[in-house]
Amino acid sequence: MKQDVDPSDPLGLSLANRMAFRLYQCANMLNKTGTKALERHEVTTQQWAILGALVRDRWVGGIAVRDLAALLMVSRQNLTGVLSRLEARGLVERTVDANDNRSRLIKLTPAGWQRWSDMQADIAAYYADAMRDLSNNDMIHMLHYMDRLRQNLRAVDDAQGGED
Amino acid sequence: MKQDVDPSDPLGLSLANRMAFRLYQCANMLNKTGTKALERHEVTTQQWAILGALVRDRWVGGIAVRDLAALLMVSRQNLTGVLSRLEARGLVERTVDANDNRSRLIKLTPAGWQRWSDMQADIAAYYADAMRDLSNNDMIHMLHYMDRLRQNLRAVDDAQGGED
DNA sequence: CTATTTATGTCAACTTATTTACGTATATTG
DNA sequence: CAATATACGTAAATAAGTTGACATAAATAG
Repeated sequence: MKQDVDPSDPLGLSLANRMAFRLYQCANMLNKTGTKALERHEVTTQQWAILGALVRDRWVGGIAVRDLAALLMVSRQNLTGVLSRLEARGLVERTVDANDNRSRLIKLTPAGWQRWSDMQADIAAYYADAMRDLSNNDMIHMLHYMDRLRQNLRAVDDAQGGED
Repeated sequence: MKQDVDPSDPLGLSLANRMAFRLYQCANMLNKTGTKALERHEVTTQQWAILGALVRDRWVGGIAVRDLAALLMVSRQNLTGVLSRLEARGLVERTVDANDNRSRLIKLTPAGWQRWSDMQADIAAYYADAMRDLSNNDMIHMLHYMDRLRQNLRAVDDAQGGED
């Protein structure tokens, strides 16, 4: 029987607070340790997430900044900065979208593809450590909860005015 | 039967990747929406976490920067910046630790206590939305997994050289 | 006791995240 | 068709996160 967090329920409030705090800690640590684990590739976790998106079949032909920002759930402005650094290092290219002069299609360069390939062994090793003692089933459960949370936060965001 | 992520197991790898990505998205969105929800109090989520730590009984007498950084799992350098902004706004004070001249004890000011009190209604309302459809039991399960993850990441961090 | 090592909080540089703003292009309206 | 509204990617400012570095204080070793 699912209930919303009841503002008058101290336990629910405490659990929500602990969850938010744990999320904060884990996200920061994932960023710190992940970036360190991939250090020899000179790719931060955020850049890694972008590379990971771009290798997907559906976006091999390129993806617009706006769409990539929506996928990552970050602002276009922030993405501009991250992409610029990736572009400066030759891992992604920006091409004008033939159908919309304002839009830029983001694609991996051959060097980007190679970098992604080079990273795989270290990625796997890192995840083995980061997810130690969490079974596939555990992760599936966790993903289920986090999906719920993500949907909630998206709804809150929309209610707050969304982007721009 | 718990198994580590097997580097040769595509499902495990995929799940781990999705988890990391979901964590990234949720943490960013939690920060964005939480900061917006508390906007009228002019307190970011990170500052909120610090205030939340300082109101606890065990730290009413003050906590050293190093200890607070360890609790939050952020670097001392970063914490210095956040604390400086909080101090500039009169919500925390730094006092020299009588037992160690190098150390600063961080405490809430009376204005900080008042701010914390003022925030409570908006915090509860925000959590009600953010945790919608997640029962107390769901959250307890999720905390269990995230604790496991946090411990893993701390171990990885230590193995990578830890702080400094 | 002195010399050396370690610890404390902060500074500087860089990356990432948000918001506000804007020039330019595209879509919509009348 | 022209006027208006909206969309696109990027610039600027601010907050938060990391690493490397450092002046000063405290702990440790000989």
